Amino acid sequence: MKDPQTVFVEYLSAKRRKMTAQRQLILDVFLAETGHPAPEELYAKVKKLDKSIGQATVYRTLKLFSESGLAKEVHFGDGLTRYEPKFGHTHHDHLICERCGLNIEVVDERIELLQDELAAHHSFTLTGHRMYLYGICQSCRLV
Amino acid sequence: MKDPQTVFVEYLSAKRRKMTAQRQLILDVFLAETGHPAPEELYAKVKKLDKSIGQATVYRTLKLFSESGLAKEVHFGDGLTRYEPKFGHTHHDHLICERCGLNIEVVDERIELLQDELAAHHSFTLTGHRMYLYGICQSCRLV
DNA sequence: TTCTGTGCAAATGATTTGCAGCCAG
DNA sequence: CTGGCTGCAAATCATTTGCACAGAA
Repeated sequence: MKDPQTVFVEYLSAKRRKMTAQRQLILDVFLAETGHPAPEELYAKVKKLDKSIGQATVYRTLKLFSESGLAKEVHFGDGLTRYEPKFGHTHHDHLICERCGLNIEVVDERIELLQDELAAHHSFTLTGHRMYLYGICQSCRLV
Repeated sequence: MKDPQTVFVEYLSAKRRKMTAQRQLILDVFLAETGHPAPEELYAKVKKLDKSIGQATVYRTLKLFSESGLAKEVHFGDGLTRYEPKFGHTHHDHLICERCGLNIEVVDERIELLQDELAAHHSFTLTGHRMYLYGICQSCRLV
């Protein structure tokens, strides 16, 4: 599998868009992320490395990541659009604690299979899915 | 099971909030909905019946529906908060066509069971979940 | 009477866009 | 060179809030 750097550069050149220092910087910061960062968070981190960067550039670049397949937009329920790194990460769903915000990435192959089956039953060709399980985690329950 | 009218009135009185003509009107319109209306859509319909109503009232009232358990907030991916009527409708998930927006309500008991199991495995007490399956519906595929 | 509710308009917060200059290809 | 990119600020869009008045309990 190609590394994200290559994927992005190839995506850009295929679309006759350009690689720039800003995009490179945002990409580096994004690839170092472990969670599901929102544009503001990334903007804050990127700004520490390059004071002159504008937040519109961060928004625009994240959208490029999404188009190029490096990231996926997710919505956890606060009003923010978060970007989930897709590279290296295999598909997963989310188990979210409603009290403390703890977010565990989960996958259950049996569920995945049933989802395909369910879609097929309605004559849909599945392109993707999102599943969010909400609850209270163990430590919050004990408080 | 109590009818939604009663549920709402009881919720209000329990919280020492008041039933008003505006809330009643918005409730009537909302109960007549079949889909997953966004505030703007409801505002438009309500406005036809009462020109003087303000959109802030619609937003505030929808939030009350959500608190009282009559509705559930859902996010389909456009930037809108939609309200899904909960009364009469049993729980369901969504199968959404990415081309035409067709939205089929689906439920698969086996998936529901596996979700509980998955949560339990991570020591979570589930309070709810949302599952969105995205794909292309049959008619769009044939075009 | 006493709060809560309402319409209106202004405020907010996230995201987008217009524009003049900058820079990668 | 030249069209895509950038920072900035202004513009949008959905949603929220402040306020003075209206109306339910």
